[in-house]
Amino acid sequence: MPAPTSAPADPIGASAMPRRRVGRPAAAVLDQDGITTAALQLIGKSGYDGFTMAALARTLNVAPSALYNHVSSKRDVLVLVQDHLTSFVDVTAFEAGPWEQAVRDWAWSYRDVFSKHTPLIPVIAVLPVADAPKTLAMYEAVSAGFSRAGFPQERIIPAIVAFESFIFGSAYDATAPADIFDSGTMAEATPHFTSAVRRQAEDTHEKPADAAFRLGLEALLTGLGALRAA
Amino acid sequence: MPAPTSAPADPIGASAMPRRRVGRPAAAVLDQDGITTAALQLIGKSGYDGFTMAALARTLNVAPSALYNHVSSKRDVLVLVQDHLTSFVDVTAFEAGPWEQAVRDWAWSYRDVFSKHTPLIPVIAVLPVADAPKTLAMYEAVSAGFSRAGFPQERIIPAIVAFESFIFGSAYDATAPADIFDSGTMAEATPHFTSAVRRQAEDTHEKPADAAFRLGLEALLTGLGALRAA
DNA sequence: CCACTAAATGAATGTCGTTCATTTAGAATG
DNA sequence: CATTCTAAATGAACGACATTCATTTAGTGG
Repeated sequence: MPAPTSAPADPIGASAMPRRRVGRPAAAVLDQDGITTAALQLIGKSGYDGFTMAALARTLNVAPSALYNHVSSKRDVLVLVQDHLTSFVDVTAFEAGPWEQAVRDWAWSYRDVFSKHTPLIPVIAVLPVADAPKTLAMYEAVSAGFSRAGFPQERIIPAIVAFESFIFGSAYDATAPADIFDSGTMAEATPHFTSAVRRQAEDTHEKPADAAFRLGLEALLTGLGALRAA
Repeated sequence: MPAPTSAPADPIGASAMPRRRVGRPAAAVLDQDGITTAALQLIGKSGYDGFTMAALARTLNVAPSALYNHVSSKRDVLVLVQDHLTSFVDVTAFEAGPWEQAVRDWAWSYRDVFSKHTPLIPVIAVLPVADAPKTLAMYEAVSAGFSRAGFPQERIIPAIVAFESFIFGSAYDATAPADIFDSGTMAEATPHFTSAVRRQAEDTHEKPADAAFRLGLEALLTGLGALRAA
């Protein structure tokens, strides 16, 4: 996993907010950044099944209940992790260069980041952007890119949402077992499907999930790109 | 919620398999169909939070442990529910009529069914089709339609997967809170995004999630439809 | 009528997230 | 320097849960 891009990350300065009041007890063992980092590490090591408030506390050498002085629920921790992960999504190409390539870079990196974290998708997908500053920053960069590319203002958000929906669904698909389309004993009852599955397996040399993502992404690029002003 | 379409449902006869051995004790209180129906009812009444093995057993007047004679886990119940719900997805238009309209009917009904059951999406998205006969039947109908429409065989599965990924992601989006894009105190730090959100709110008369779904779906129809043979 | 067996029972287990009264230890105040 | 304030950590406890298992129940074939 790449390090967070130092310059482009957090362009709206969201993380520089006054969290500590003035400074009564300076020896704080815990804070949200530390919790986020430890959570990400734990998830990387143990997966989302092993990700437990107790396990998280253990890696921080702290009692589980201590976490609740800094986050209000486990879901809160997941939101922090999600927002942090979003800073790994590549939006640099929206600042300059052609719109198509910027969307490609963004979409592929977005899918790749969250295909390793699909349990977060139900969280992200319905999370108000105001609760996730880095995610908001991503939207600003993408919106600016769409605007610069000549999209009518009222179509920018729907177009981004369409891309994003496709990306989230594709992130799941990328984690599906390779034999997901094996029809087993039903094969002769589903001739069209079974034959299509076989023909695809013979044809493609890239991972099936990647082929589907590429196909859908290029279709969206063509279809939505047509909304731009000439 | 509509009743299962009697004729088009279960076209491969998946549900008519010999489940009962020969017939020792005929007074079985429980079976998979009964569990599925009760689960769907319970979910409709109490949502997925209230959906508990204990609660499910209570509606069936049975001890929780009795369920484990018929399903091996809670996830198993969710798989049964998911497969049952799939029979509500409309694939009738794939049998005749233009491909575009068939995909529209299919995609909108697919999204509508699962936007009321988003907790199932992580289950469906990675579930081998052999474990879900009705879902397999849906794929057969859709594959046949794509084939009839002139798609090259090796592109049928990737195209369906692309549509489906978009549909799953959009199902989440359809359940997002209306003010999800409210940037709050960050508004002036995200001018492009904030302005785009405002312009969209002024413009559209349909639900934002519906506008995004329509836009993306039509783009995919155009882009993927171009793969068909002339 | 007996033996077999699928199915239901109810108690028990272990894992969680979360709460809360209490303690701890720096920092500010006078 | 002593007192006071308070954020933060503690540890015990709770209430849900899914799941297991030894035991019981009750039809059915032989």
